[in-house]
Amino acid sequence: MFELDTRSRKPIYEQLVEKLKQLIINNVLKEDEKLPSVRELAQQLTINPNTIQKAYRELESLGYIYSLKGKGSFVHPIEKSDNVEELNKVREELKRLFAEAIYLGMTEKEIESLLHEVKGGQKND
Amino acid sequence: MFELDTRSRKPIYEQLVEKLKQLIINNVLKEDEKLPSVRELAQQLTINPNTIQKAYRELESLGYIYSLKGKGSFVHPIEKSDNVEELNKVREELKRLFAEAIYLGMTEKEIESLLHEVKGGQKND
Amino acid sequence: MFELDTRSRKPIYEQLVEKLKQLIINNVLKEDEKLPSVRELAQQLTINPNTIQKAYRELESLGYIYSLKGKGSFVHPIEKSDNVEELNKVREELKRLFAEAIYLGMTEKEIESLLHEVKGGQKND
Amino acid sequence: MFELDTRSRKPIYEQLVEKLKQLIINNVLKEDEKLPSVRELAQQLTINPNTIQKAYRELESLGYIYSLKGKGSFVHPIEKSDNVEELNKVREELKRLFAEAIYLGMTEKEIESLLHEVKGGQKND
DNA sequence: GTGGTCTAGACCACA
DNA sequence: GTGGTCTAGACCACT
Repeated sequence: MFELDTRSRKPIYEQLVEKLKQLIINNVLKEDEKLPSVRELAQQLTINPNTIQKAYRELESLGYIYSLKGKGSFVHPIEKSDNVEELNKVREELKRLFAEAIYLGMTEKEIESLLHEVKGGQKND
Repeated sequence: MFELDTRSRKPIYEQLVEKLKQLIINNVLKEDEKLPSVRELAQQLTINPNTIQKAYRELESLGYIYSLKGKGSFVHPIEKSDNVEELNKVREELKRLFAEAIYLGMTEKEIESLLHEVKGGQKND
Repeated sequence: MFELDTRSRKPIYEQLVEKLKQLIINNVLKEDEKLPSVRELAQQLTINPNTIQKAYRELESLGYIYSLKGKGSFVHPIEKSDNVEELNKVREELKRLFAEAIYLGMTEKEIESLLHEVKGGQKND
Repeated sequence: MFELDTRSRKPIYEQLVEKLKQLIINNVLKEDEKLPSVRELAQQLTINPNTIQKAYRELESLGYIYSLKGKGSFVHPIEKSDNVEELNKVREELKRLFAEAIYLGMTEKEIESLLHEVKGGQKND
């Protein structure tokens, strides 16, 4: 399910956060769907449960999931999160990337077509 | 010349790389222009020369500058670099960010207007 | 009657306590009015009766309701309760919150207008 | 320096977060002042360093402190944080508390005088 | 010496 | 069974 690079300088839990974010964003994990339990995922990835916890915690504070004692962790429906801070981060990063892309020779058209491509592929059901 | 945030959790050398990249991208540092020497910049920013060195090395491997032994570091003319690797990285990152932005509620229009804004501000010689 | 957020990390019984407190505070549940029976409410909210029980016990110890064996639970008339303990708690919490609000940049005016807003909305019979 | 209740249902790290928040809000710990190191505080409180870490992490993500590898943790200057999420939380809690205070018999005047008292005592140097 | 990550293993609260 | 907390102890990266 995941490919984690235990040798990377990037902490495992951050890699996990990224991967899970992608799954949520791309609607592979749907609203209110249950994520694998901490222990389950830990065993599956042969990683310490605490590390999974840390990732889940981070995802919760970022507004991507919610966790219930005794029940599990679930994908947070977007409408309710309305995450201003995350949005600002994304805006800044977009500006930085646009400048870089243009510098490297990409045209506005190319960038826009990339956007449409992504937009089309996004599963919105 | 620079504003380095010694408070940021980001390593200083990474901040330097980013700042210098920005200067090159925005054409403040022009093609083949000489960058400040390591020692000079180190003194100016009251930072360890090793840190500057590390940043320059990083920029070189990214294709933004080239170094000549005993002469210094210079801005890499973009036509000559034609950095396919970097371009692919940027494309992938753009796709990732677009998906995230859309997920967080940004519309295509918003994203495009952000692009035009950046494009407009870019200094193209 | 209630909207309980089963997704919230807050225990359900605590949510119940809060909601019932609100109803009492806003005079929706009047002095000496009978609260729904534990079983009744449990069925209505499809929640374990023990959870309701726990909430009622909490409300009783906070001085908001009183229970009569075999008869049910009732709203405690406020004049009779004269809950000094609760008042002191609230005063302390207000002081803490005021300091925090000011620290985060709220002005006295903002805070006061928030107070008037709440005061206006309060149903005082 | 701190009084921690290891028996409380409230996690130690949360108690720590609260205490440190208070110290920062009340300007006992000033802008950019260094907090005790993780290990130092751990030893002082006879608590595991990981628990302190967790508290510091939380404080960082709340915008109250910033941490630098190899240097330490420091109080985040307020102007830069501009913490929207925290502010919204505080506003909601204020509304809740105001309603409760009024119900328990406090007058607007009392509440306002409490506010002025706090405002006056806040150290703004 | 500092913060940060990770593991192993125990225990608690909630359902 | 679930998430959550805590400890003990090891190791890493950055100053």
